[in-house]
Amino acid sequence: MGTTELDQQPEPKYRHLKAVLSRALDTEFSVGQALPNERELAARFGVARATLRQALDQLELEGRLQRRRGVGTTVAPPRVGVDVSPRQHTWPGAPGDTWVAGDSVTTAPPPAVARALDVPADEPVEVVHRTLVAHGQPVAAEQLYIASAALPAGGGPRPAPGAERARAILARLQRLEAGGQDRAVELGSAGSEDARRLDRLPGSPVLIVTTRYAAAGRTVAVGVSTYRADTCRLTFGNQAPLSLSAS
Amino acid sequence: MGTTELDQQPEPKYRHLKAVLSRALDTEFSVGQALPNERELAARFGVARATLRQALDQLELEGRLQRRRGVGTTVAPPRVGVDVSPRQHTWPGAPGDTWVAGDSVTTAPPPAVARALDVPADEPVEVVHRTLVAHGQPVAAEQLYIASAALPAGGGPRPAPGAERARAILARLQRLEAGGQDRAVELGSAGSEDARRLDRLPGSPVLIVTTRYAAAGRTVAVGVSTYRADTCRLTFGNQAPLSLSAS
DNA sequence: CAGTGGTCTAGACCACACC
DNA sequence: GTGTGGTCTAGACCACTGA
Repeated sequence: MGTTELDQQPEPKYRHLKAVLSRALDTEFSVGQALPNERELAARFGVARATLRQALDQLELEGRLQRRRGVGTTVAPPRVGVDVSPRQHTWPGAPGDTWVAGDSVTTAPPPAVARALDVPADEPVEVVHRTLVAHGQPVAAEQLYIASAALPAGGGPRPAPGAERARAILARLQRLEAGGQDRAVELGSAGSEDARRLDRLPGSPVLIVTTRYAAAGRTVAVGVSTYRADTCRLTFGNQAPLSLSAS
Repeated sequence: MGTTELDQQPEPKYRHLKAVLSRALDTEFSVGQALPNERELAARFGVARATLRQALDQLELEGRLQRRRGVGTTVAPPRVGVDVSPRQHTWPGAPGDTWVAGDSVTTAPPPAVARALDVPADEPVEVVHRTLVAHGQPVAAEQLYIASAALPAGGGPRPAPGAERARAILARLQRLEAGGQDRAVELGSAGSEDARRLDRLPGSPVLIVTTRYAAAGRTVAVGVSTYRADTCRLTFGNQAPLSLSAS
């Protein structure tokens, strides 16, 4: 086995192309370096541009390439390890949390979130938008849904919707006794809103992390975090393990 | 906000198409039901087949559709929740582990794995192949790399490579005192070998879980598990949280 | 065999970044 | 402006499944 590759049926062109490009990226290019443009590459390999793009699409999915409309294609740096460990006894916004609160509104959550929070489907809840930045690039966008009823009363007057109010809500959350979390990770594609915040096109592949926060045996908050799948590796545990790619 | 969508620039056709199809899937189709074929759908919406396929590609990425060559396109069931929680004090193959050992060989690991195991790049290590099945479908394929030196000596004679030997190696592993794990999750595309084992085409999106197993302060094993991204939701924690999609 | 999704072509125009 | 990647078309043929 290994790369013995003695296929009976011929390998599709784009797959062969991908293998060739992949090897070239390892040996002849360095991180950040620009590739020739797609028309040039397609001509060089004697294939239609659509076929070349099929190969590039997969390399981008694997985090090997970075493409930007109007700019070009460059060799991507290794993925950033982002810690997603459960810290069982802290709330979002606790000291050490590196997310940046961006905005806050109260609105009716998506049905699945309403179910998890055990509130009626049309009941408005607190929503806090946050962003995570690593190496100067946005890597994740999050919506935190918090059942209004579970939130301890605020101290002063209620700020108007906005970043200040977002921080106020997180501050109130800290006063609750944390009761555990659980998480799930799945693949999705960025909606237009998340795409904008992540500086990607809509439909880009993202890793969606769903976190349930409990207190007093009840789910009081749900976080839906959307990570750029091309640039992120989600880590669980003390250290950052090795980075690997498929093939 | 929400679906207010008052874009200045017109939405691409495939994106509008995706939204229309997505709504239709929710309201007019049930799980397992077959969609009209691609030529028919393209004609019905008045677009080229390639454009329709762009929309179907994303819906498949989000786990809403299942396409099989020669058969057709059907509405996919909700994703299966697969537990990937760190059980800090057990080895792979411990009682309760539902993976099925398939084969075992000794060979030189990929460079990244060799580094993690702290063995020379060309040093052969034990490799155990395993498969995880849920609801009758294979959902993950795994390679477990185990440093030969760290493994306690076996009892009887060494079996020839194969499933029996795989089980024997895992049994020897249980005698070590477990020293912790850490994990990472990232997006990849299935290599031809994994694709075959997962009953998918090469290049299909997969979630790659990398696990480092430690004992006595040293990394003794590395697991690389490849989960079907279309059918799996990876869960961390006691319960299975809600399932969500992007947008 | 007929019907399905997968691959591929050779064009075209559009949206965007940068000069 | 020019040059890039993103979208789109209207075909064609291939690989596969199942009757």
